[in-house]
Amino acid sequence: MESPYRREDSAGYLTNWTARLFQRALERRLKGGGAGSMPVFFALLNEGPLSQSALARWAAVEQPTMANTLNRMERDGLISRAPDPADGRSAIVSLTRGGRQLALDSMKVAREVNALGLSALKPAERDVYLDMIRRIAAVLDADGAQS
Amino acid sequence: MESPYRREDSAGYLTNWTARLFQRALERRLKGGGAGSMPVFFALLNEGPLSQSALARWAAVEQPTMANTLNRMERDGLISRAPDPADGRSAIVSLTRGGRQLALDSMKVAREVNALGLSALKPAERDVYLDMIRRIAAVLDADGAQS
DNA sequence: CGTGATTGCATAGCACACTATATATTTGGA
DNA sequence: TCCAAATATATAGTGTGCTATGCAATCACG
Repeated sequence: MESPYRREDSAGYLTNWTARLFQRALERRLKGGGAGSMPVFFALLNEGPLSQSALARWAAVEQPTMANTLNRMERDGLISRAPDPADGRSAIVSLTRGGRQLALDSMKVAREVNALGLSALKPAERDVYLDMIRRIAAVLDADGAQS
Repeated sequence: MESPYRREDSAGYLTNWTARLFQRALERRLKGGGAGSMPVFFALLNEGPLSQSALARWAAVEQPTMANTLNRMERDGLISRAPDPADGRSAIVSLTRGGRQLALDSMKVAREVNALGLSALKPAERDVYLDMIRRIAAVLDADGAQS
């Protein structure tokens, strides 16, 4: 019935706002690198050296976004790129020694920030939240995929 | 214990990813303006003309972010700025005729996208999701405020 | 009444995300 | 074998968000 639309009732607005609050809370606590480096840290710690396209898929960002992020991380001495001997188009991305240390520190910080956010929920609710948001993401992702 | 940290278990990552999916779904459907214009549309439709600082508070973004958004919207003919006769520092922002029409259209689109995202949840779950994410936002907002 | 603090806005510079496009290498099939 | 399609990366341009900083107008109070 055409109620005045309130942003506090909009799932999209609330999700965006909360994502920005998560990012700000993270960046206040990070010593170096920004929030965009985190998926790269996770991927390289878990999987070892990867190509740029694999990292983009892992982080669910577009390829130019990942190229840009890796440029910043290379500039800051966190990662290095080596040509792939098996494929002349591809480069293999590795953490430097300093990058690896920062990655380990950043994982701790990320866990703290996630715990802080989820402290708003009762323990039993936390998995419910994660499950719900995963399902929402799946629906929106499918909407974008069938283009 | 040190389980390999998985991004799919990170509340911050999932919230950020879902926010990006909401934004992309919105922008695929919008005729003009971007997602950043939406809170301005909401505020001006609901409250009438407002100052830039009031709009920034309404949208929960910083003042330079709102200045930038309003510059784009002014460039695109969606809003106009008039000097506030009661305060020489302030400008009053209004929707143009075309901006008002686009705002009304955009609200419809926003409702559709919110409904699409929430279609992943059972009807009874939807308010639970909104309630949870509001509580998470409140905790993270308080963390940033006591700086 | 005047001056220091506050408030409103602008600008500069950066991070992170997107689309569109170009280039180079590899792969697959006629 | 050779050429078209697919793949990996780079570049250009834009939107949305942040912090830091500066300036002008207003306010508050001694």
